Amino acid sequence: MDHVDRKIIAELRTNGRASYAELGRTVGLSASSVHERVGKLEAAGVITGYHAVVDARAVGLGVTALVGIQPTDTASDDDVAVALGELDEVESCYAVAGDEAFVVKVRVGTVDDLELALGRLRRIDGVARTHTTVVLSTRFEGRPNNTSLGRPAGDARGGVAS
Amino acid sequence: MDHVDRKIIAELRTNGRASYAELGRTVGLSASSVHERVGKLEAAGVITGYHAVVDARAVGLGVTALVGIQPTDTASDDDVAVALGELDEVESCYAVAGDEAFVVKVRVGTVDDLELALGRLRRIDGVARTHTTVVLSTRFEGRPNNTSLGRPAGDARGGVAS
DNA sequence: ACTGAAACCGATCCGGT
DNA sequence: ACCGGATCGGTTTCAGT
Repeated sequence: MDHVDRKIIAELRTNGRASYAELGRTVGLSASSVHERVGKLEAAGVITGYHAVVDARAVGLGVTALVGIQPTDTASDDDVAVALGELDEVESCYAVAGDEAFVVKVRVGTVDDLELALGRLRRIDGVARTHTTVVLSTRFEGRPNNTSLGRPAGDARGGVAS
Repeated sequence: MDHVDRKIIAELRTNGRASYAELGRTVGLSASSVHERVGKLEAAGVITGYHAVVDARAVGLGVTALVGIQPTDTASDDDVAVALGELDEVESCYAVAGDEAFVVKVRVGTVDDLELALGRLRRIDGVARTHTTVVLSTRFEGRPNNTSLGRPAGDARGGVAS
């Protein structure tokens, strides 16, 4: 993971469909070299996938809520997490510090759907209480943080070697 | 926005680098037709972009926190949102209902960086108080919700026509 | 680890239906 | 709206450095 890899990653984070030729031009390498590097980054689990970003309202998902989940005393966190993952409405799931075990992001079409989704959440074994915060507007979301790009080569903390 | 468009969108959400030829095979159309449809979806703002997803730890961003932001009485929400957007550490920003004005997702390298980031948040004009929830583990994130794909053609709520 | 050539395949344009 | 052909450019492989 050197400076060039980071530049490639930064580019692919903002334009996930950039061609290898294009990437090669921005980093000053041949397309084949970039192809090789990207393959290694994918294999190493640094790049985990590519996704199209879709306007949620345009696909009928105009209502977003953040839901804190208080567990029962007897619950296994892992079981609860798995159950949360089985609900299609739950887009993201974070285990958190504090008196709630999880915070999940729920996305649905209408407030009626939200009511249904919350009902399903509460019916999960191990869920004692939920605390819902309705999102009024998404100002921005999933923005790439490029802080790490300025750092010297070996300074990535936390694992996943190349 | 018909059934085929939704199928294309679903495919691109899970594989943002799928070729038009590939997409054509999965929906039963020629590559040129798919090319045309995707172009229209992009132009209509249904597809807003393509992003590589990166393992946060691998790029030196192993610490995530959710921060609720209480505004001062005199603050303009829009000004605060803009200021939040100027901080690189703030990955997402939601205006929410409740006694907090915003919930933001912050991603940094270390707890030291988190302390610095929270300091910067509090120094924003219009921010009275912050309430931080540290993420212990991300169970899953940004999962595509496919509820809308089962719906009949004209049933997408909330706007953005084709 | 990178390059450049070469074969292959997909993207993109366009005329026709 | 879709197709199919033609062309152009990118992807992918590989031998060479």
